[in-house]
Amino acid sequence: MREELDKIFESFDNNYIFKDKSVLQSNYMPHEIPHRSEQIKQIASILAPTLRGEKSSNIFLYGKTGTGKTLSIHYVKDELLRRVKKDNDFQLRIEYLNCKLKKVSDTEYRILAELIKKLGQEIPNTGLPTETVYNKFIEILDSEKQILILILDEIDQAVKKISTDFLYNLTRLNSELSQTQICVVGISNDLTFLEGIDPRVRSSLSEEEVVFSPYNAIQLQEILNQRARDSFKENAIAEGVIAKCAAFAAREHGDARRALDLLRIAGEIAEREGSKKILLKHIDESNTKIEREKILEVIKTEPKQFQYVLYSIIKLSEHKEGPFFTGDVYNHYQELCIKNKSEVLTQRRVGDIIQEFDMLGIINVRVISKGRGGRMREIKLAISKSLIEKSKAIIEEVLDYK
DNA sequence: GTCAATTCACATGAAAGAGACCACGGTCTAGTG
DNA sequence: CTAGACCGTGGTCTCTTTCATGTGAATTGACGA
Repeated sequence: MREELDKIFESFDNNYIFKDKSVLQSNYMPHEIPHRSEQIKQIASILAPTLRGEKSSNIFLYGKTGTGKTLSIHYVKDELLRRVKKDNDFQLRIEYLNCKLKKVSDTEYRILAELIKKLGQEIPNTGLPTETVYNKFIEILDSEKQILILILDEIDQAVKKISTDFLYNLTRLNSELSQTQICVVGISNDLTFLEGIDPRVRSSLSEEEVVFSPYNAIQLQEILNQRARDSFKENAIAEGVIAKCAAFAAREHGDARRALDLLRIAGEIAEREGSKKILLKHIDESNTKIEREKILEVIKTEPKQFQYVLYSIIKLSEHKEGPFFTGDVYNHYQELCIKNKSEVLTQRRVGDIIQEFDMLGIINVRVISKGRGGRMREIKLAISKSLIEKSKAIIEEVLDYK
């Protein structure tokens, strides 16, 4: 045992690959952000008045995941904070909040609670009327003269779950504050997000808009090269590896984060193998590994009822050729629950669960109509055979089911 | 043969209930002077 | 007399159920040629 461990640690010790892995991690802040100078300039010029203590326009940032929105706004934020003068009679605060994080999740209450926490006060997770929390928030803000730039990342996620009232309140906040001024920076992945929103809110929230277009493969390559220089040792990357990474990510609507993950995981795989270089095959492995881990993690942490449903889907796909439908799944699910003496959810609920699996990318779902035969979802598993086996094993283990 | 009505098997929405968690404020108890 | 223990009330959260309404096309059936 010890010898094996020796081997492991030894190989880790003299690794040929990494110089500084953190450069590839998603929270790393590079000194330069390639291909985003336009957007950064735009944002900076909009927010510049805050340095003089004036309110700036609200901004809305659009762009798909991994197009550098978050990075850019953080960059501007740091630069602003660096330049703010100490002897001003106001304070400039910039708070960033990702609305999609689990703990923030999807209620107005939680978002406010999180904001209050950022401002340095505690609020219980539950138990208070929302209005109290609101008042407290306002009170804290107004306690001193300050300019607050509120960056709300993935705001579309939040609004989808909460009503748009939240945004409305947000835009109206300024009128309730006497000393403090707020400006909101909304970030959204969904390009059509503002369409379904009350025009009044829309116009006040998106006084300015900045669009982040996806990176193309060449730009991705440059980004990867830049990061790779700092994170890997010399000659640690084989020919064509970067290009392949970029190509993979470009296929996924130019997601730079994904490209970086790909490269990092590939590096880790190569390191573990004791390879001196990252080779093309490591990228492939990395790609499947990322998919795999993501899905398996989801499956593992899903609640019981979800697992029953997924298990039914897997079983059905084994026994049956071709697609199957909501009703099939529900019947199988019912039997499964009865067999396991578990309570049975209604069809309504199971339908929602199926839809959630679709959102997670584990299954593919299409609503079809069979004329008089009714209208239902056509369900297909969207993961590879080996992954299905693995998932099945996990569920059987969790459910203690043979 | 044609066209509108019907019908199936769910989808999709809205509202509300159950059970868990929690803060707040009032009341009770025990320890202190 | 006061600090801390202990309750009751009222609030939020998540997961579900209930009730209601919507939906796309195969099928039916009336109608006219």
